Amino acid sequence: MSNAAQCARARARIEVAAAIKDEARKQLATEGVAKLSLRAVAHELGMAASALYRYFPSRDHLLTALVIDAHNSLGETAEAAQAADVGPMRRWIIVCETVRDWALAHPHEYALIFGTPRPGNTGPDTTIAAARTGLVLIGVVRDAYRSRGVVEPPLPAELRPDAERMAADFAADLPPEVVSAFVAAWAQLLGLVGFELSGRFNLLVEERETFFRHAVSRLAHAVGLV
Amino acid sequence: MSNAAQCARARARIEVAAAIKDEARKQLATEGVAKLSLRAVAHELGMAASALYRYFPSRDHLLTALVIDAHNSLGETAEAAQAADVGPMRRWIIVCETVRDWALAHPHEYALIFGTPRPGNTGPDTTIAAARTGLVLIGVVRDAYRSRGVVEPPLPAELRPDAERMAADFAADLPPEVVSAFVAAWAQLLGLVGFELSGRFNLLVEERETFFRHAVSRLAHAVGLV
DNA sequence: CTCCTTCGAGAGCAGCGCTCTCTTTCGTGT
DNA sequence: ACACGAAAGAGAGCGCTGCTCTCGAAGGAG
Repeated sequence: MSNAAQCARARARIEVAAAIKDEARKQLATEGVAKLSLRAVAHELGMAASALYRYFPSRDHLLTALVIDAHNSLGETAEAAQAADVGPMRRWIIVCETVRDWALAHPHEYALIFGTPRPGNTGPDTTIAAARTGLVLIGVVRDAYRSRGVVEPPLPAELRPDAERMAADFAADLPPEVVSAFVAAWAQLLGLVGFELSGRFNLLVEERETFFRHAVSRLAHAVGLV
Repeated sequence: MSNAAQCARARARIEVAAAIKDEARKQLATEGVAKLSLRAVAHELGMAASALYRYFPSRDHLLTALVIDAHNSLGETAEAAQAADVGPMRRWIIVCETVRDWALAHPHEYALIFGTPRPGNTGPDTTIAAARTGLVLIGVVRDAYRSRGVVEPPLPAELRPDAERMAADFAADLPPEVVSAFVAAWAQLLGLVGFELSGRFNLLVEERETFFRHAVSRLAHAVGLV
């Protein structure tokens, strides 16, 4: 088979798959994941519903593809924001706000990746993409640590083995105290964003951006940033 | 109409509605909210699917009833735990752990009330029930404040109006600094629980209970508890 | 030019939420 | 005691869903 020809076929395939994902993303953004229907996507693309299964073996596989794309989209945004030429503390806040902004701009996609987990969506591809944004934040902490901008938070003895393993896994140059505190901070950051996205700040907090910035700045202190 | 007779009818109605909710809860616990089907519930109860609509006008109304029940169940559990005769700091941790334990015991119900919000589920009944558990925690903070066990956390000037309004709404006796910090802590607590429930601690944190206790104890400090 | 893989279309299945209609049940006012 | 009317259950059916199967039309590979 000719390489160019095969590339033509493969490219067409990739393009159609991308069009399906785009249309699915559009419906996801407007109606939410529950209302995303393969038939509607196919109809909007002018093709039979059954033809869709040539590209995604099931609705769940399509959703998984959207999950990975969403993780990468958020990750890319965070990576771009991380490049700001300011101190670690301000960069921590900037990246956190970027996560919040992305979530507010793509609420249904955020819910898809950080909301109620869909069973059986724990492939390795998903896991790698999911780590991307967290790695950006830990990069900020690393920079702070290198410039002596971190004081180690307390760590119960019982948590030290876990913390050392985590540090070895993805932040070998950071003290386990910081890595453990970071994981907690990451979970709490998602809690803040999810809270706002769920509308639980309605009638409660008006100045949500300031509230968020203040909260994540205290979170930075909890991780050890000064 | 005779009172006793009417009560008999009304009681039967309530009992059937409760049976429907119980069966729905059972299916919710085993299969998750997506797989909860009115037809299956009706079949399990030996009645026609259409008869179910005499009790709940739609699947969404049934889910809303389950949401309110779940909020009250969690709230009751928290209230019971809150009665422990120990200092505020330990009680804060105990209540937080109770929330976590309830979530681990009823993951799908927890996801139903604190996961991705289902659109149009913001009735006043829901809001009242949803506040119940939070009010338990704020009661702990109140006790701490009364026994001079609280140092006011920092509060940006821009957040003061919000904080004062929140304090006036549900904690008039507490300083706005504490109330504002509490709302953030509540969101972050749900973040920690949601993180564990989503399986994001897998291969990361082994000692989850200790990790959680340490995190919420630091959260208590962030609210001002000493 | 033929073969064989790939792709699209259509019919169809089982399930879903929900509505409508018909029948039965049962408490109530006369 | 009897007829009336509200309430409850049953069943058929509508339009939708994800998904499978089969068949015909392309389009590179030999």
